[in-house]
Amino acid sequence: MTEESIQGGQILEGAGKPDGDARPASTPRHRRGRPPGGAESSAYEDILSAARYEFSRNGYDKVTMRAIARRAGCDPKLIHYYFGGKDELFTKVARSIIGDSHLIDFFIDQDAKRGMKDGRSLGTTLLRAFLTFMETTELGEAYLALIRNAGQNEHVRDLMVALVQGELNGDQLKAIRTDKVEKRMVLVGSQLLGLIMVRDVFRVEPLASMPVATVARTIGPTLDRYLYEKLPI
Amino acid sequence: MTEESIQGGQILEGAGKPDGDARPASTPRHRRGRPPGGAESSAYEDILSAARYEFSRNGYDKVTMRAIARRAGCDPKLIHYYFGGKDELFTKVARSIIGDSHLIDFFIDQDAKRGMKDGRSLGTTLLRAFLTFMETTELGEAYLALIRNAGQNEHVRDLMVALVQGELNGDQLKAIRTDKVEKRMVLVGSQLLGLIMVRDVFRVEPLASMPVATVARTIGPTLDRYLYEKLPI
DNA sequence: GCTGTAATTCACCGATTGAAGAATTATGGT
DNA sequence: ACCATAATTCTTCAATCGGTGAATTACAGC
Repeated sequence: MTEESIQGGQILEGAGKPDGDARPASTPRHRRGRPPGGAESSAYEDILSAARYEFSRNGYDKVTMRAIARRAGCDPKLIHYYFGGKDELFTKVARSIIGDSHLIDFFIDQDAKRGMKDGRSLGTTLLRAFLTFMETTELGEAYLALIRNAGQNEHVRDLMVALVQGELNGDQLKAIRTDKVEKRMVLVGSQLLGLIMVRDVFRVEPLASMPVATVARTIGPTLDRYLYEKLPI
Repeated sequence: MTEESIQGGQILEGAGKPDGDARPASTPRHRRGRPPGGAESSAYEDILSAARYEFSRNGYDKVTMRAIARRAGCDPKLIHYYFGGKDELFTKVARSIIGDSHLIDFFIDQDAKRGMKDGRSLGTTLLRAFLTFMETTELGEAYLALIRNAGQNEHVRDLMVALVQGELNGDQLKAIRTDKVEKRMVLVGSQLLGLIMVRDVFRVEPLASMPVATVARTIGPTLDRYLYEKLPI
């Protein structure tokens, strides 16, 4: 149940790393020892992107090492060879997802331009960008996966907390022009997270089918208040 | 890893059903056939509450039938005997959790009193009640578990959607004194869910340690707006 | 007292999983 | 040429899982 069966062949191409094919697929790939071909033909990257793909779509528990290996087109043992156990692999993948993010930079950028914008408020602009990012980019999908996992997997939970607290508490926070930044950011995070859960994880109507712009205009003022208005905290 | 090992004996009493001990524990419980004692000594209830306890704390996937049986103090086969497979058991448990809820009634009750309240707004009052409910009652804990699971388990997700949409869309909705009730309720739900996630699932500071009253006063106005102010939807 | 049925445990099964050992093949440095 | 080592697969293990068939015991109706 819930299985979906990935089934040997044809595993929707174009999911993993952007470059078309890492291996010509002409080599039978079924020979014992080290494969011929230049140095940088290692399966390391294949495994990493296969793992990212699998974890992103199926969470932590449901993903098997064998499935990752199948997608990477290699033997399961290779995963243990390069990374350690499943935990270590997952941690590596999750960190890479978080590490790739430029969402915060984007936010700060928008914040700097505050005031000299058109009709839209910062909250609205932020929401628009956030939703677009989450729903259209590959990285956004990966984030969605992290969120899906966070409830059950402690590794993910810690990473999420680190993302919201740690990664956000650096010099970046000082750049945001408001007071009590940590508290305000957590409030913003709570609304963003809730929105994403209801809209993209649970897919509750009518929010799920609502255009991004409408959602942004509706919820934007909430973020504005969390960010810049006087709060009783 | 992440195992916790429930380990044979002493499994923190007082978790399942409220009545102290369903079985004297004097009977060795290790005999083959039907146990002696009056008719209503069946393990049915034991299993149900054990399952609720396990599912609430460990989600769906991580919980094994064997663990439930261990906690219920019976053989795993009995679970299959009374309920069918794991799915059926879980569905039964989840439905019972949702069925027990009176949160919506409470909300409507508060809504009816709107206007003739003291200083606090409805949003603030609602939040105060919601947080208290979630963080202090046994049922609230069960809900938290459902939320934790919702990201990964389709059964739970469907139940959550049913809860937010189905259970909420009945006659109850008509009792709420505002327009576009469905849309407004989903917005409220998004903020409530996000708050619960950040505060009680991820436990992100400073929200996690913030007193309920402070949180309510801070986020309450958001709910007020979602409920009663004019929205661009 | 006999008997059908409800309640319970025991002993397994097949599948799957993460992991480790050993074998095999190519590469690169000397 | 030679050899350490990197890269890869094959085989296998021990554990665990959900689930099933059959045995065992008590109760309830006759």
